[in-house]
Amino acid sequence: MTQERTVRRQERGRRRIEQILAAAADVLAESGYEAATTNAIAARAGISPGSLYQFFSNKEKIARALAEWYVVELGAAQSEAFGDAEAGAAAVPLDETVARVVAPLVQFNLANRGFKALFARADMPPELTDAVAPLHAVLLERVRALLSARWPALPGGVIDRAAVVSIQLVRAMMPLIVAADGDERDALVTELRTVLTGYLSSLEARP
Amino acid sequence: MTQERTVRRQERGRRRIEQILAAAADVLAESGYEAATTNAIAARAGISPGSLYQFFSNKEKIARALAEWYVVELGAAQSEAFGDAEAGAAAVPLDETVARVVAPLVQFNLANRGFKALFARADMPPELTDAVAPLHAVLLERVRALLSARWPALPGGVIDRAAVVSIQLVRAMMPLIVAADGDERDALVTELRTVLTGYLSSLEARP
Amino acid sequence: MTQERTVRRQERGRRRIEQILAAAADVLAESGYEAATTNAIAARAGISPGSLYQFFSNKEKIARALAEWYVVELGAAQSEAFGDAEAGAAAVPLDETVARVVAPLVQFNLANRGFKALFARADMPPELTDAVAPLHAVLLERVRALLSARWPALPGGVIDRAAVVSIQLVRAMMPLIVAADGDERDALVTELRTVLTGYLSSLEARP
Amino acid sequence: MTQERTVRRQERGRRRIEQILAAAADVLAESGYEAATTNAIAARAGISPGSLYQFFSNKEKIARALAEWYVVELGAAQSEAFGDAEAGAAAVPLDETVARVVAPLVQFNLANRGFKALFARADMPPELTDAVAPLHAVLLERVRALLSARWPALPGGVIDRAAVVSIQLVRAMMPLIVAADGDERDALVTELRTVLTGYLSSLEARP
DNA sequence: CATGAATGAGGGTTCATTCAT
DNA sequence: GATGAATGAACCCTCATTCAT
Repeated sequence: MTQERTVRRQERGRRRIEQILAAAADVLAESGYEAATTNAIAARAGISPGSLYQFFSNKEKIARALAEWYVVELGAAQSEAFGDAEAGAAAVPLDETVARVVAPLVQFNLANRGFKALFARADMPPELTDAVAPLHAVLLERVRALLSARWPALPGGVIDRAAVVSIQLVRAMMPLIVAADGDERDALVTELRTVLTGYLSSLEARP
Repeated sequence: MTQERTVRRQERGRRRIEQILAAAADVLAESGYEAATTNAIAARAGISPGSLYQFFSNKEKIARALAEWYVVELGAAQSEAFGDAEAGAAAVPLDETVARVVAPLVQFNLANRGFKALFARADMPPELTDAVAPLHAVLLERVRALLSARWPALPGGVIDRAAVVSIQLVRAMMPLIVAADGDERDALVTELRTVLTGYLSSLEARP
Repeated sequence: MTQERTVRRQERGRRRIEQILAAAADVLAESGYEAATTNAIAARAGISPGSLYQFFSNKEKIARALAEWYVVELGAAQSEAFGDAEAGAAAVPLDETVARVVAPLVQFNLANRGFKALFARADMPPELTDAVAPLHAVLLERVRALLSARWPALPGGVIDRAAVVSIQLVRAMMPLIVAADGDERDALVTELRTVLTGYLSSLEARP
Repeated sequence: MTQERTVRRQERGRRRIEQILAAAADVLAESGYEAATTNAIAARAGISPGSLYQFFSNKEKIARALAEWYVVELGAAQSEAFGDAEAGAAAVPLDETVARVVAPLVQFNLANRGFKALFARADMPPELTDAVAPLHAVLLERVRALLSARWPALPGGVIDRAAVVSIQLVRAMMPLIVAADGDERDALVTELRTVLTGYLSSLEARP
């Protein structure tokens, strides 16, 4: 009985957290990190400021939790793409691998408009940099794995740099893609694929 | 006499403005746009907040003026690069053109650390977007001219999109380049050239 | 059956209350009255904030109950000291009476570190003044009884004032004594005895 | 001209600071340190919250400044009392020395009702302890000097302890004295003198 | 009776901007 | 023009207290 209640409570707690994170994502999408107020997030979540702070001890923690939530969601969205890519490795042509990676990323960004407020920023306040560091680390590792599976002969330094650069390229293009729509959006996605394919194909010719 | 005084005044005014813009660039470089306070800018410029507001009616105007100042400075830094590029057009190989354009851009970013706070951001508060719109427009026009000089047969839409994408790519890579140093920086500059060359060379094959 | 349950409940209730008061004493000792949060007290007591409010309708009531609890405990600690003192009256030398009163007081303060947060304060918020008023009253009455037993000829006003002053002197010294340790503490206790003896002996010479 | 303005400005600044400190003293006297809000202090001073923070970077700094101001004022109020006491040393009877020291102290406390909120507290939040530490140090030193002038043969440890105890006794009695009025106040002042004289006279008999 | 999430007024503090000097 | 104190709305966060479960 107590257990049942505990479970229900945790259920509710989890829902609340998701509620808050969803609200935070909305507000971040609209205002960006520094302009997003905790009161606005609470209001959007339909709760009081005090309630928000029962779950997150400060604004940074919200960003951190949202970033972690994105890690999970993005992981789910990408699993098959990366799975195939790593497995198929050299068998699959580069442009197809790129397409398989890019497509879910675009879908993800379209579905999660708050994502870019955390991720697609070159210039962040230090606390936000901290908050997003795990997200960056995860993505970097994923890309690194993919690249070194395809070009096992390349030195680590080259792979690392290529991973960083690739992520940065995606980061740069995504706001454009999300902001556009219809054919223009498709066209920009194509450009992104072209950019990545062009860049990564250059890795083949490296010493 | 009155004229003379007016001139002296304007002279002094211009100096003040440059003083303020230099201070703003410093502070923006250190803190980013939203964390930069007008008081900090005034202090850095060695003047009082009140004086600052005698020249700029609000924070956005400072950013706007700085962006415009960057337009001019960047124009000077790039004139020969673009001039040559446009002139030489097809004669010069693509990678060389890219190199000629990228080099002064990198130099400029290294010399003007505040630039990225205005330019290299995907996610901006609306007022800042407004403030840097002219800067974007100028750069866009410059790149568009260069591209259509080289590929006069391409439809305007393609050129436009390619210009936007190119700028975005540079924007994405620049913070990485500026943050790195020594060999790593050089390597990243090379990557940027590779990215751009790879991407732009794809334009040749377009319908 | 119902009775039995009622008894058990009351039993449990009393335990809960003691639990809470002990927790409150701890927290008060560490943080002082205004910095002590009801949530902290509940947490220390191992219960939820809601439960705490089932026993005490607000923060002040906790302080009040704790003060009352201290009245009882202190009474027990002092019973023999005062009992003897009143009985023996003039027979016992003043400094010995003082010593007999001071010793258990010191013990009590050492054993109940939260006591001084309620008692040894000259400057209290009004609600706290109210809360500890009964404690003050009881102590005052006790001292008054002792003094008038020893100097029955003195007018009531003088006795009253002497009682107030004596209490205040103890109140002032106690934090010093509690904060010190080892020889220094003993020395300070001696000073307190000296102070009290010196002061009270002056009563003998009064009209 | 500029100088003149600077002087006027500094004049005004000093006045503002005094204004704020006076307001702070009022509010502290009424509410105590933790209940005193910076907004209330600002309002009482007739200025905006922002203005207050132009002079004091946080609440603690206000307390600190007020404590320092009290050091100065108290010093002025006591100078002749202590001057005489130290000079006359053994020549002046103890009770007269005590009277000369106590009188201005009482006057000071009556004239500065906020003083006790900073000084006459045994139980302080750490920040407040820090803020008043210099005040304590100064008073302690003053009393120590007086005592060792009168009893030069006493070991330092005894003097130190006697100084601490004396201050504590005054601290304890002062709220009583301030709260009383008329004859009762006078009577309490007499009691304080009796207490101090009694206590200090015990120093004569020490090894 | 227990729980702990929910509340919301209010606290300290900041900062873009204004204004008296 | 220059100064810098003045402003006040708004921010992040806290905590005594309440309430649904």
